Amino acid sequence: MHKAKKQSFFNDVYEVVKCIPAGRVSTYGAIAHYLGLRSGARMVGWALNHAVALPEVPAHRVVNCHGMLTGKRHFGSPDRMAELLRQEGIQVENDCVQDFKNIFWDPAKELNI
DNA sequence: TTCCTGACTTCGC
DNA sequence: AGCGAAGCCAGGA
Repeated sequence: MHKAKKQSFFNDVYEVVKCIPAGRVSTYGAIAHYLGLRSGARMVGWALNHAVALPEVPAHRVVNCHGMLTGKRHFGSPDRMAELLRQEGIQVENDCVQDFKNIFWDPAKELNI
């Protein structure tokens, strides 16, 4: 594997995440699947770990397949992620996105690039 | 190099 | 329906 490929993977993840509209959320698995990885969900999370420093990448809009805020502990403050989501009109209760199925944003369906 | 870990998902019981 | 175990890929020790 070459660095260029990894870099491309990072960039692809960022591009997809940047396309997530405010008020909607996506999942690691959906993004990984969209990028062609079989089970690269963990890699997406790993890539987003480097994206917290990038203000243009709304990493807080990415949750796990159950709509839970598993990445909240990487946002500096434990409740930072939930607050960011609430500011966008998303209801968060007990680290879990409410009405997740309804606000779920699937790049494979709603994005065509 | 081998082993362990992690912002995950899926299958089996 | 809910929980535990296995599978997955990349990086760090």
